Amino acid sequence: MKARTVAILAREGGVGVETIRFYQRRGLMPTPDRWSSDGVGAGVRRYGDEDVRRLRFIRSAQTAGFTLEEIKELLTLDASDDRDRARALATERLAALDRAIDVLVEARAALRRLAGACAATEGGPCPIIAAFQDQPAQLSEP
Amino acid sequence: MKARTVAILAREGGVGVETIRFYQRRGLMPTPDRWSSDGVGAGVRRYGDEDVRRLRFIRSAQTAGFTLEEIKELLTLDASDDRDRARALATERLAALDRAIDVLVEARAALRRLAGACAATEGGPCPIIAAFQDQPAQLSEP
DNA sequence: CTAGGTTCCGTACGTCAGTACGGAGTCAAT
DNA sequence: ATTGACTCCGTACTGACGTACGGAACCTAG
Repeated sequence: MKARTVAILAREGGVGVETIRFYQRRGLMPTPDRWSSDGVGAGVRRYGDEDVRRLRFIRSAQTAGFTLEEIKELLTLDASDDRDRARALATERLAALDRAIDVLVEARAALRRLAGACAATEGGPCPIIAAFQDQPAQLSEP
Repeated sequence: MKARTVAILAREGGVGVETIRFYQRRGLMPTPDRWSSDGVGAGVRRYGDEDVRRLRFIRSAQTAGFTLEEIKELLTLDASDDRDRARALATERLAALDRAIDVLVEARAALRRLAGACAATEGGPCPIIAAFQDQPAQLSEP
């Protein structure tokens, strides 16, 4: 059980020190007590393996598109055991991911067509605006 | 050539009036002159088909992940004809879209596994944190 | 001509996820 | 013991993209 300082925790989690403090303010990370090995002075806050795991979880959940608020809820859910709620959040997020992927794939196809057209034609203006005009697609959530 | 008011333009573009004004302040939409059909008074600003097209373009380009700054550049590029630059922007964005799609697809797979595990096991805590811990994936851009 | 709906415009506020700053306290090495 | 780095904490700022407010001007229907 290594006793990390905040900078070490940050490095292991691949984030900045300020980000950790930000997560603490938001209630996503605990703020541990200060202590020093020799018992002299107030010491600084020390972090253990559990904090590293928690931080990694936050980062992973973020790439799945959960907001910090949702991640906070997932973490408290993990402490209790409301599996139904956890599953509901996951399912909801899966649907959002599906939608977001669809939108991006479609956008990529449109942009490929556009870039192709721009490369193919030689005279006249590059058909950017013209090529891009009639799909009122909506990106609701990333 | 219909002469729309800002509210009509907004409705046709699927955005709010305030959004149009915001785009004008940002230089993405022009601010046309005011006029009234009967020539009495100062009138209000009127918008034509070109404005609708421009607005649609902005929305489409946004779903492809261009920032408003980039879209502004694309629009001025369309006015001039710097095809190389336009193509460079499109290519760059295509690469970013590829990366973003990969990240989301991977996140979806991870989340599916997680939801499956949560559904499958019955006793103990829902394996949310445990399941999610060792992929330091980075989502750089949506 | 008047009531009430729009438009115009500047400025302020909101969200999400951080990032930066600055001064005081604390720690580790020389 | 002093230097230099790190920590702590509150507060302020960033950026991307809007949304809201409020008063004055304007337009339209009755």
